[in-house]
Amino acid sequence: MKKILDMLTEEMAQAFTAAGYDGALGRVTVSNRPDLCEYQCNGAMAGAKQYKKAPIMIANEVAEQLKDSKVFKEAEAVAPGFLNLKLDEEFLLEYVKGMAADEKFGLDMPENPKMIIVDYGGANVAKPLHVGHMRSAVIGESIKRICRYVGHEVLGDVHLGDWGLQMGLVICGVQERQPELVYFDDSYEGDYPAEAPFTISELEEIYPASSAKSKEDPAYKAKAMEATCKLQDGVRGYRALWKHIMNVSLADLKKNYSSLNVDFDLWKGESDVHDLIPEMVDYMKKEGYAYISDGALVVDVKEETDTKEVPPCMILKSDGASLYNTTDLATIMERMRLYHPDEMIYLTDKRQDLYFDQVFRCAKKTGLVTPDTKLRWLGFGTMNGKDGKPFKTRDGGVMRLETLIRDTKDEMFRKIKEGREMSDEEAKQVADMVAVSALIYGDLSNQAPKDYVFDLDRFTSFEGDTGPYILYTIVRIKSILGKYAEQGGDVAAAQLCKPLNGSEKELMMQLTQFNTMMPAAAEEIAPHRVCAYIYDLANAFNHFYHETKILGEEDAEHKAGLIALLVLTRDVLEACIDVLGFSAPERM
RNA sequence: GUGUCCAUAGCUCAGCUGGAUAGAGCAACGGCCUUCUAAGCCGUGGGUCGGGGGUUCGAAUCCCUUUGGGCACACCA
Repeated sequence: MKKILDMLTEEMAQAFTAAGYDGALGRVTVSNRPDLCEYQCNGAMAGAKQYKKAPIMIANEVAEQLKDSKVFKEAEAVAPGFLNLKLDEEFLLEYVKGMAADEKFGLDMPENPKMIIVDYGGANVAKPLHVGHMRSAVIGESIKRICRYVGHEVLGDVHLGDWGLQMGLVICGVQERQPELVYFDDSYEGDYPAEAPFTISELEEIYPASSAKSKEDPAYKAKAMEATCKLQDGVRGYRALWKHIMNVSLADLKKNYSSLNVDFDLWKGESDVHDLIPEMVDYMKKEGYAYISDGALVVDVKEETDTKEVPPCMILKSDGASLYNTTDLATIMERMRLYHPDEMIYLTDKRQDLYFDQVFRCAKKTGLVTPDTKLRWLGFGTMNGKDGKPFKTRDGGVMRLETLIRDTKDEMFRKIKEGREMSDEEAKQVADMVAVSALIYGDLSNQAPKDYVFDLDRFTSFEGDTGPYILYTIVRIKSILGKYAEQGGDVAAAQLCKPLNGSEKELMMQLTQFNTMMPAAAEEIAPHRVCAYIYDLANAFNHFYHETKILGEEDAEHKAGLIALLVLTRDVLEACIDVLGFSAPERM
């Protein structure tokens, strides 16, 4: 289906042409003065200079052409040259009917769907997730879903940090505690135990302790580096132990991510490209891209148009070891081979701006990707506490993601029991859903690149521009539809009809923005546009709800029309919260 | 120092790529539940869009400048 604004613009362009002006002036936008009109066109003012004519005169001539329009009920020229427009209800009804009949509410699928990989930026194995991980998880999940919704093929890759020094540190930490384990016996030749020698909680203690020790004790650090090398060189016992670390850690990661409805198609990590690195390095050397500078192997990525100093992209450290750049570039190479993506989207915190600039330039320059492969980086801001500084626990420590989620769910459960008659079991279930919506919406409704203030009280307050408000609106709709069915109405058979009052028309017009908003959100990789849209839509609905008796409507045909409008509103809202990554309960 | 991002109501944030009187939500105040979920709706007060120039018929939005802040500037990730 065509976007409604495009249809309005076409109608307007014809009027401009008919009046003897350039049709390109006829761009129609949603009104920013809803008290005056529904849509507007400012083309007369833009064209005033070109035609050396007062804008109001042009506007008048154009308005004259629209007198018999089947699209605009009203087209009024207003000083200094605005064209104020009101939509014909019959036209609007036909448009909304088209939406309702379409699985994706009038959203056209792309002619050439893209293959996109979303890289969530790599949580480290063996370290608990903290609040900072919520952003990449939640934003990435939403981007993945949005891109899928608009018709692209998308793979989400968790891209774990599972291969660096931290693994050596964990291995040494385990050895400190249990030196007798067979993994450390070089002469051992049998099978290794299937059971991990530690639990997740032990693992989470081991890393920080080991990391702290390595900072004080150079000999210990050297040992950890050696362990890292042995692991990477494939020493059996170390690999076996590494597998245990991965399994235990991954189970925990999955649990935490899934409580935020986040899932990955690919559970890849740095370790997966270890074997590709020599090949990539050889290639870069052979083709003359890489050279030695201060002992390190680097690729120049400066460009003539640069206004800043862009340091070369480092491929190998001076000791020959690989680093973040190495695995990221090798990962790009691997992805091109396995999935042939048209686009890769990276999510990390925004401090890595320059780093990704270097890596992307290097990948392009060395031909790891084709020239038309789009590499995008979305840097997100920090989640701060009420004091404006990075979010901490009361005693100043790092807040674990698990704790944050649990606290939010507990608080929500308390509030639900306080204000509703509900069994503990149902209240628990509802609280979990509402809490997740509060967290996700609270994060996504802010523009990703900006820092934002996380305020548990505000996010769980159920008031204003929040996830719970959106859910509440949906639940309200469901409740009415349920009652209609109880009274013998056939919800599925209800047919839309012409809007009778202002808020009903307003709601319909808000619905028509769906197929404009969603592709824009995908193109701009901006989940907050979806949030802004559903907030407007929920407002339009609630306003309509208070003005309109739905079940009390006496005209059966119009009543069915209202029901059909409710169904469409519910479906659009649910499609939107689904791409944001949460869902609504039946009642709350 | 170089580069980059940001600054909008007391607080938290929008502002759809240059349009009319800059919008929401909290917080404050005042209304609305014998009627479809009051986690809602309606209303009131609150602003030199950090400052100063410029471009334009028209600027929160574009350009320059200035102030204040965040961040980054090869062997961490």
